[in-house]
Amino acid sequence: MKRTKSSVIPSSVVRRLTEYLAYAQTFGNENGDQWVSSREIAQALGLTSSTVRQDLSHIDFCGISKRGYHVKGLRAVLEDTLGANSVWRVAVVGAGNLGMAIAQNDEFRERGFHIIGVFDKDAAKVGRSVGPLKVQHVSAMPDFVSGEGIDIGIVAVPAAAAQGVADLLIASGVRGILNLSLSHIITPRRVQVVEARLTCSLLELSHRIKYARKENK
Amino acid sequence: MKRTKSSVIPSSVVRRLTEYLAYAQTFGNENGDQWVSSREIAQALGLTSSTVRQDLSHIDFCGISKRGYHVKGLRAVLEDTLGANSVWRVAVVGAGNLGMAIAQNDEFRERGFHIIGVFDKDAAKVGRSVGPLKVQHVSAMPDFVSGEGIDIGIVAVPAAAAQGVADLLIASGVRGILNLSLSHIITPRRVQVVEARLTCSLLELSHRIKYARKENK
DNA sequence: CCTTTGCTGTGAAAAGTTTGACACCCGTCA
DNA sequence: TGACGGGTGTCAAACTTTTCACAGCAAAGG
Ligand SMILES: NC(=O)c1ccc[n+]([C@@H]2O[C@H](COP(=O)([O-])OP(=O)(O)OC[C@H]3O[C@@H](n4cnc5c(N)ncnc54)[C@H](O)[C@@H]3O)[C@@H](O)[C@H]2O)c1
Ligand SMILES: NC(=O)c1ccc[n+]([C@@H]2O[C@H](COP(=O)([O-])OP(=O)(O)OC[C@H]3O[C@@H](n4cnc5c(N)ncnc54)[C@H](O)[C@@H]3O)[C@@H](O)[C@H]2O)c1
Repeated sequence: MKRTKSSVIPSSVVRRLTEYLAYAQTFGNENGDQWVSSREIAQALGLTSSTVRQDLSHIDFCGISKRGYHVKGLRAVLEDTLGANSVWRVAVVGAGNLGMAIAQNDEFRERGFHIIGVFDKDAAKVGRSVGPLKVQHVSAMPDFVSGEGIDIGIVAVPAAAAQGVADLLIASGVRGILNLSLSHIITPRRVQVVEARLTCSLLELSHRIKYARKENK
Repeated sequence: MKRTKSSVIPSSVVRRLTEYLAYAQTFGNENGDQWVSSREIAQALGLTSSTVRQDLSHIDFCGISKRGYHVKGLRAVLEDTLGANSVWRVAVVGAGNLGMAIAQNDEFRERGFHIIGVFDKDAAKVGRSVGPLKVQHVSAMPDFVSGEGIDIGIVAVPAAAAQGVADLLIASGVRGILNLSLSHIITPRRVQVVEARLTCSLLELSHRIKYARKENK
């Protein structure tokens, strides 16, 4: 009921909020008012209901007794908290397999991440179509990024080139970077980075499999 | 010096171990003995040296004073701990943009994840080549998975189909699943899951950007 | 109207994670 | 050879995150 904890949300909580939002979005847009309890959310996402309630206590939204949370309202508040209701202008650097897959996926646009530039250094790739866009040469990237007011750069080049590309993006005024390459990149404090490494996720999985085997003897 | 803490490694540590391994692998294979200190690792990955030493105390490997850790040895032990020195047999379900990008990437094979089957339900995609493989119809997947002894399934289908595909994989004997779709999937305890959601990473980033702006006034 | 019931928000305890501090170790250099 | 300096492994303190327990609210049903 107090609902003004605000200030700063711990990052472990933010990570789960993104999942709550993904979950809330699965309900679709029909108008019928739908309600969901912390227990249901917890079950769907493999958490405890207590964690869910505690997490939601960080955002400015009340559930109501006996019913739970109003899905549409919850979704709206989460979108606001996470910045998913703004339009983010995004550029992808690296038009390889992964970069092209990302640029072609509609899911991002639906969630407010508008990819409006794709760049590569390989002349053979420059000029290829990606939906309504064309791959541009990476040398055009700095002007494009500052001219178009790009907010977020997605780095999808080989590890060895990642820091260089990131530095260019930063110098051109990007405010955040999603790094998909294997190498960690370093940024000034004002530029946020999130790293997403499929290879590391697979290694985590292989460790868990190996260990689980022992557990079950 | 004691070095037999073993038993169970906390998952927060495991996640970082995967990054240490990625880092150690960047040194390449030349024979010249190379050494790295906890401070260097920390700096490269944005951690504190204390965390690095604490983490490495979980694996069966000693650094030595004044030099640090022997890169080759460290790498070997990490590969062993994480199961990156075994060969994992992997199938990808969903031959869309993302599935094909993954199947075509060599990085996984280099790290022991051998993709030996790619499946889709769309007849138009069945038969396409992916390196030395051909996309097969998803109805062939269960027999293939059990027949070929697939360990890991990668789920790259739309969210709505994810749980169904996962159930099939589980019933066919897979031991772990990497889920790339937006929806959380549920598995019996013996089957490990790791979820990797690009959309959620982007949302995390957008939250951080939004919040950082406030921080710097 | 009152009672029951199911679910919320919250404060505090428990568990887990990160950081700091320091003894000790091993090459290096005088 | 001995003292130094830059590194390690480890213990404990500080901090963060998760879980527990429960008061209190809102709907439903007598
Ligand atoms: N494909 C995947 O499934 C996958 C999975 C996990 C991680 N990754 C990572 O994503 C990155 C890209 O993977 P990919 O499969 O798309 O590789 P890719 O080789 O298909 O594509 C890399 C692209 O980057 C371009 N490039 C290289 N240096 C560049 C530079 N300095 N500036 C601009 N462009 C440059 C290349 O021309 C190429 O087109 C890699 O770091 C890889 O580790 C890929
Ligand atoms: N492309 C990306 O960059 C990206 C990023 C993040 C997440 N994802 C997620 O990855 C998944 C796939 O993305 P995509 O871009 O490759 O989409 P896509 O539409 O290109 O591919 C999906 C493929 O799955 C196949 N499919 C659907 N149902 C199936 C079933 N029951 N069995 C077997 N195959 C089935 C479809 O025929 C299609 O080929 C989605 O869940 C998406 O959310 C993709």
